Amino acid sequence: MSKIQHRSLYLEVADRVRELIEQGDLAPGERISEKQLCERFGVSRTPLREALKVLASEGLIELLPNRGARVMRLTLKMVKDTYDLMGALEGLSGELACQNISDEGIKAIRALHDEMLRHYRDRNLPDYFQVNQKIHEGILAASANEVLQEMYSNLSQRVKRVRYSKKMTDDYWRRAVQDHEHMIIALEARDGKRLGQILRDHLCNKLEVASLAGVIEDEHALNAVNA
Amino acid sequence: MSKIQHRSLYLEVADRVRELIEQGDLAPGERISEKQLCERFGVSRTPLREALKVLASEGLIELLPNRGARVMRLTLKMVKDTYDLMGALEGLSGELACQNISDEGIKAIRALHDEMLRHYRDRNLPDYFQVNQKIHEGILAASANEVLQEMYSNLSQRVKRVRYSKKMTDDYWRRAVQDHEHMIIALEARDGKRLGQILRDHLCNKLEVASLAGVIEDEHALNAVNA
DNA sequence: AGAAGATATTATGAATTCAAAATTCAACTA
DNA sequence: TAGTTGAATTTTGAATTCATAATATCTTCT
Repeated sequence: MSKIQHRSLYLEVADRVRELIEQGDLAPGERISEKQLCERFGVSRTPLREALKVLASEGLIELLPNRGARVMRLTLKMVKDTYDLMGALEGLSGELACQNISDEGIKAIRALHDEMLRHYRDRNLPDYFQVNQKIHEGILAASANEVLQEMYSNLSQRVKRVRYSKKMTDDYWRRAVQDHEHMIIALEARDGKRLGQILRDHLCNKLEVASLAGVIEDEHALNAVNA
Repeated sequence: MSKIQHRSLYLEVADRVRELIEQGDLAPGERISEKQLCERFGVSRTPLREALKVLASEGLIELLPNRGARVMRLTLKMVKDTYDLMGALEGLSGELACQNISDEGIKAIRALHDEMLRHYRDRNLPDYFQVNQKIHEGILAASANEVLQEMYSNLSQRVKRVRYSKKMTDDYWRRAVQDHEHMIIALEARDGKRLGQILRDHLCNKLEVASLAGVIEDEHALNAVNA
């Protein structure tokens, strides 16, 4: 026996639409045709529309009354604002993690840190990024604050689709690794205030924003399409 | 002519249900009858159910598959976690406000601060609280980060219904006012780091949590009802 | 030919209907 | 009498239908 509990259809649909947006199959600003998606998923309009309402409240799409839904357009300011917020949340996660993490948990993060350093020395950017992300996720999980995690996921989801252009300069990379050195020291000392401070200031976010300045349509392009 | 744009029905319904929850007309853990609410609002089940989905994604209610909706029960841990988060967001709002606020904006906050001090000297708790809240809202608005404001509103909404029991001791009150003195100094100096730090540590939140320990059902009571 | 208006078509908003799951309650058994 | 089974009722989940607003198309007139 496999699935006892069958998830609601609208949740399933919401997940699928999220994927489509993340993958770029639904382009920013693109109009979402209810009928088309219904046929694609093989469901009626009712659960689809429920899913769209949820996605709208998550900030992934926008619902224009009587004029359908469209994938939320990301402006540079929106992304900046979101990253500022994510920085603040990471800062909090660091403070809380120091209070709640077990010694084993610290060791696990340390292991990830060392692995990340190896990838840095090998100039293996993809693996570096992956392990880097695992470290941040690990600290977030160690915070033991589910509301925080939920909110961080939501923010992360919103900007996920612009997270590709990683033109990491050598200087930036060096400084990011340096930040991480300080982070692990603070974590092992369980110095929450300090870890929080480092995470808030961690240039990773600012770096990404900087590198995004080119790829995101600015307000002018936005208005042109909306008109 | 009055209303050009007629808001969607589900948004209207969601607002009404939010009110009911906030006012306590729908008790925590209470089962929400679709039919009952439909009759109450004079709408069909479709927009009501859409509204419920949105409220669930906001964390105000929970949807149990095939078993309807119930008002989210607040555990002490949830409220603590939420307040920690709100503290972090306020901290960020302080940092950003120092960067973005106009001189007039600072003057306006200063005026509120002075008014708050008067209420403190008069031991006028209700007005003190109201002006206090205006100050925090003012800083939040000055942050010029809409994502932040949206997220803060959502968190605030979640815990709004337990924000009544204000047993402010004289000592706590004195220290809260002291915090505010430091806040206004940091703001007028546009010292973002410092204002952020103060807001994060501001004991107002911790105080409220402490005073709530009694009024919220703990996990045991919760389990008893859920069983 | 091009613009303005009228009509047709399509898409959205909301109510209703149908199906399936959960709950209630009465009858039956031990 | 307590517990269990099973039909009847209620409630939820999802599809369909109906109404209305938006869009596209087609005239018609200048």
